[in-house]
Amino acid sequence: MVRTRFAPSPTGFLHIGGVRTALFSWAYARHHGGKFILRIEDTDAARSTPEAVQAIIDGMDWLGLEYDEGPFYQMQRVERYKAVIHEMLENGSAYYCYMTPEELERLREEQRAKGLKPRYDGTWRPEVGKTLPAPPDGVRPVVRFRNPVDGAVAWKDLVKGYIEIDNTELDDLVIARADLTPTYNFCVVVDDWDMGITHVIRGDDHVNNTPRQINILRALGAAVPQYGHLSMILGDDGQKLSKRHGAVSVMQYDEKGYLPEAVLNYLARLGWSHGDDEIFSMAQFCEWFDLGHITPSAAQFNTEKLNWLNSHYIKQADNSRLASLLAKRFNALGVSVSSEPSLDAVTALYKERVSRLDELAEEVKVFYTDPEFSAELLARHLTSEAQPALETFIDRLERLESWDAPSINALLKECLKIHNLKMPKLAMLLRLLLTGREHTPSIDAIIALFPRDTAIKRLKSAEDSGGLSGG
RNA sequence: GUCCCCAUCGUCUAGAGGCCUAGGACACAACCCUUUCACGGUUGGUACCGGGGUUCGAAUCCCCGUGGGGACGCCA
Repeated sequence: MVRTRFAPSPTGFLHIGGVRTALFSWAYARHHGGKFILRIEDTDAARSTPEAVQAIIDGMDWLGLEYDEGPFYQMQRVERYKAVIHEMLENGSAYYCYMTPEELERLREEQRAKGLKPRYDGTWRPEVGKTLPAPPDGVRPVVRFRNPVDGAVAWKDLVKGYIEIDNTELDDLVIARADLTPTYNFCVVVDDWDMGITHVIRGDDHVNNTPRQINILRALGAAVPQYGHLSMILGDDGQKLSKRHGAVSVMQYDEKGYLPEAVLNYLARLGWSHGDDEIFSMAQFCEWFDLGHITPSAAQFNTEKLNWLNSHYIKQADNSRLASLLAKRFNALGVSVSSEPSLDAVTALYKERVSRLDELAEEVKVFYTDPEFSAELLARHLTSEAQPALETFIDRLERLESWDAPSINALLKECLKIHNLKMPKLAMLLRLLLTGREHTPSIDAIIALFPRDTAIKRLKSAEDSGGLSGG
């Protein structure tokens, strides 16, 4: 049984890199009919917040990345960690270290100065035949893991292939702080063990932690899971994403008007491929996703492509779904939506033209609020030849028998013929008067959407502004 | 500094020694469609980091170099 997990630390929002890791982990479990577990790594009490926990859960929720177990909180498992540490102290795979942070810092300085990799020198590490210094007064010790000194740790990384790291590169890491709280690398190991994790799929930045974790796992006599390290996602500008540069909460994609399926599809394709397939459902993705075609190199985020995918999914989406999403936006904007035209109908006409919901809302808004446009713009389209055509059009529109696009279109052509005009001459003017914009879907469809009195009222607004009657 | 990882169009990628005069997608350009703008359709340009090997044959395998990234916490 495959068991994977997503283990974020709740120290900020859930960003796109985290989501991608979660997605791959989730998909791998789904592909193999296994379990996907959510674990909150909140042992850093100072930086973890309940808001961040909620943000993670909200993000997973929005995307539909359902977890089968959890969320588990590490802070609720400290008794277990302490028990394991106690055992390790007993059996000699861990020991107390009385070196103070200041001493440690000094040691690291010296090593760096010599061009060495900074690491703990094993002062307090017990060895056969070695006499340990006497524990100093007033220093509360940390607990260190007794890392093997010989040989190497190797694993076949699911995405990067064979990786081997010499044990001499590793030092005895702290597994419990002076205040007795366990540290990250240790909690991960105990959790992955206890939760029966078979495949650890996580970010690239953990490759260096892997040999340490494997060593602890072995000291514990626990099974070593398989590891797959995903390369990082770079920002649109090729720079590393960070809180102060480019990284945003996944929920901001919702606010911007991206559909979750678009974000998911985009992310799935970032660092993974299935031949030339670009557009696919999550069901399809889970069926395909086997960890086999993951790109080991970092991938740059490309908003343009996300936009393209989003526009695709908007076109695919049900009008009613889009309409209710739109209604929520209008609500937040304080725009009241009248019953005519229905949001469904307007959405149907406009969804082909936008790539985000915020754009859609912006376009559609004109049906529910009075259009605004400049006098210059009006002057440009309210030409002396268009003016009489407009009058004829309004006059006949008021008496038009059936209020639908084909009839309106016929009327439009009739007026053009009478006044010997080309379509754009009149259509552009109507567009502007009705929507305040020069670019809209075809004008007959637009007019048909409006209630007749609203359409007439807006078309007559040219008179009010003084253009038609000539004063 | 030390260790680890990575390297195909601007971007995401296909490519597991011959199918590659390197394919797809986004973006870009041109044309078509057209009632404006989009959508859609057609076409086009642009890439195997460099150098050595191995091989009849290398984008693919090996080595070196270069460039980029990551890690080196009583953070996660």
